[in-house]
This record gives sequence, structure tokens and C-alpha cells, in this order.
Amino acid sequence: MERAPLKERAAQILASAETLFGERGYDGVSVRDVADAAGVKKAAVFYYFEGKEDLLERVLERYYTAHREALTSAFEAKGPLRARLHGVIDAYLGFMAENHAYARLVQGLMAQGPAWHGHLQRNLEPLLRWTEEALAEVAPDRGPLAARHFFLTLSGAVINTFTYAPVLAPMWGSDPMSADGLAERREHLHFVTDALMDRLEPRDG
Amino acid sequence: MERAPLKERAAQILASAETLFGERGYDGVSVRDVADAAGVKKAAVFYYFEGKEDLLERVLERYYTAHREALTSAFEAKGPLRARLHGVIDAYLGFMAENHAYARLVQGLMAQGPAWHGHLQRNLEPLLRWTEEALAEVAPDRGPLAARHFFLTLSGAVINTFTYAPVLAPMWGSDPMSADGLAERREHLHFVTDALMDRLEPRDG
DNA sequence: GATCGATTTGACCGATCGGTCAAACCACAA
DNA sequence: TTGTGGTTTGACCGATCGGTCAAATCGATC
Repeated sequence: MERAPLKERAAQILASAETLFGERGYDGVSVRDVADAAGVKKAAVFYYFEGKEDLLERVLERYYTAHREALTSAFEAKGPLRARLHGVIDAYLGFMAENHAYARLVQGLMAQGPAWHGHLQRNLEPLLRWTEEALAEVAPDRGPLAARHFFLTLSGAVINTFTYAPVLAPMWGSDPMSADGLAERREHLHFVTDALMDRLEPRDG
Repeated sequence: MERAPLKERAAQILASAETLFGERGYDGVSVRDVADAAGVKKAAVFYYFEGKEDLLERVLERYYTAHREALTSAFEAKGPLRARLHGVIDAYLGFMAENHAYARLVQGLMAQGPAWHGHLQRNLEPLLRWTEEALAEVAPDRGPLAARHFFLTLSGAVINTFTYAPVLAPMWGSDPMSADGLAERREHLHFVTDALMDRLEPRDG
């Protein structure tokens, strides 16, 4: 392997880890696998990172910041509530479309014991708070119409688009992850948010 | 370990596998772990089952039949569409509440490479078909309002209730998995289906 | 060409994995 | 008492895991 500066090589390894963790899950990928995909020997991974856990933490950290950056502007936009929500849905969907691996990786970590739950909480909390702020005008702060329920319902509807896609694909008719498929899904989610808003704020918002 | 008839001992092992796979995921559990939890030595697991994969297949098979049985009657019920949908939501939620491990296990398998996708498809397909039949009166068979989108959205809203619960719990206020928490979630999901139906069938259905 | 620090690597470690197997064990019938 | 067949077990296997380390290799500097 020819030489390469520290940052570049680390980025190669990180990118390979990102892809593989997303495809096969944390436990399903060995350090050897990551090294092979990056065109590097296994020991080099331990030269650039403290270990496999460190590798996953860096991958998650990258995702977290990208995830939050993608949603910040959408949440802070002005205008009527419905338009803002559509913007958030679009930003969420767009980010996931460009980071296929992320949704699958996070779902895998959730289903895999409490070891990483704290990590995931720190990422989810600001999204929940933003949703609560955005819906403060129309949703009560407790009960079945509280903002947190809509957060769980809508984020699930977005994320599951990507986690279920490879399983549903054979019976979906068309490819649910294609550009057309995602555009259709986007329209569906707009319909859902509009339907919910119709019931939450009987007059136009 | 004292003697026990074949069926009984196999059921013990299966029950332990069920719990552990749900808590830590398939890859996160060793055959040794399952044996220990069942109060049996590791070799006994291989006496009653062909291997670890066979163990998971039996667990999934049990779940599949239970899952389908729980939803069959709800889907086949008579009455207005909204009431039928509420019934399906309740049955779905009730089944998951009594089988915490199932949702987490399935999500984990989805996020873990295509090895088990075929298996999961065979379970998901009848649910999708039932949803398509149930919504045939109000939903077109293509486009963003097709039944398959509502299937993905609503099943995601139900399942994520359980997979996200342990992660969201600290910021949820109350325990989302308690009886009260689930009742509240149930009301929320009824609200969501009603909101969707309001838009799908402008007149009462 | 010698030196030096950063990078790369092959060899190696102990632990654990899924799986095998022959021996031991036990209830029961002859 | 001696079989006998179903059950349980400890010991063992090869493979793979995450991780370590000293030696080899390289680019730049003098």
C-alpha cells in the first residue's frame, strides 16, 4: 500500500466502515472486513483508530452532525406550519436518501442491547425537542396528541422507508429506493402530515 | 440437569432463545448464552436443534404464526372500514405488547444483511396483501396514496413504538411501555388512522 | 548516503465462536 | 442384574474474533 497522509487514510477507513456497518450491522462486520474494503491491512485500522468501538463512534459522530445540520435549517425556517413540516420531511428524507447506511445502522444498534442506547439518545433528543417546539402551537404537551407521539410516528414513517425497502422491494412493484420511488414516498408523507394537521388545526395554518 | 421429555426441554431452550435474541440480537447471542439461560449445557442445544440458524428459524416460525393469527380475525371482521382499521391497530399493538422481543428481533434481522430478508418477506407479504384488500375501497392501486404506502407508514408507527421505546424512555416523561403508555399510544394511532381516512374518504365510511 | 519520524505490515496472542463426539448417565423393562 | 434407548455432558475441533507489537518500509532532510 502506497503512502498517504493521515487524514486521507483515516477517511478511507471511515468510509469503508460506514458502508459495511450499514450493510451488515456492527456485529456482522469484522475489522478485517473494514480493512479489506479500504484496501489496507488490519493493523493499519488500529494505527488510525483505537479499536472497533472507536471506529463505530466516529461513524456515528459524523452521521449525527450531518443529520442535525440537514434538519436545522428546515426546523428554523419561517412560514406556515404545514410548509415548515413539509420542509422537515423533505430534509429528513433527503438526508436518508444520501445516507442509506445510516437508517439501517441505527435500527441495528437499537435492536442490539442497551450498550449503544445512550449514544442514540443524545442524537434523538434534539430532534424530539425540535418537533415539540414546532408543534407547540397545535399539540398539547401530554396525552395521545402530544408532539412526542407525532415525532415517533413520523420519524418511523421516514426511517422505515429505508430499513424496509430491501425487504419490501420484491412485492413493491417498482424499486422503492429509486428517484421515482422516493418522490412518491415524499408525496405520501406530505399527504400524511396534511391529514394530521387537518385534524389538529381545523382552520388553515 | 434432571431428565425431561423431549418437547418440554426443547420448549425451554426455544423460550430462552426467543428472549435473548430479542434483547441482544441474533449475532449478539451465543449458543452458550441460550443454553445457560435455559439451565442446560451447550451440547444439549445441538441435541434438540440442528444449530443456531435452526434455532432462529423455529423462533421466527413461532412468531409468524402467532402474528398472523393475531391479525387474521381483525382483518376479516365486518363493519365500517374505520372500525376495522382500529381493530387491526389494536390487534397489532396487542400482539407486540405481549411479544416485546419480536419487533426488536425483526428490526435487527433487517439491518443485518440480506441473509434473512427472504424469510422476513414471507411473513410481511400476507400483511401487505391484507392491507391492500382492506383499503381497496378507498386507496388507488398506485401512486402516493396506494395501500402499500399506508401499510409502510402504519406498521412502522406500530413497530417503532417498541423498538424505540428503550431509547426514548428517558426523555419520554412516563414509561412508554407501561399499560398507560400503550393505551395512550393506541389512542394516538386511532387518531392517525382517522385523520388519514378523513382525507381518503371525504364522506363518512 | 545516513538519519529520523511517520506509516505499514506479518506474525502472533488469548478469547470466543459454532459445532462434533464419544463417553457417561439414567429410567425402565426383561 | 443386565440390557437398552433416550438424554446429558465434558472435552475437544478448526475458524475467527479484536487487539498487540516489533520489525520493515517509506519520504523527507541534512
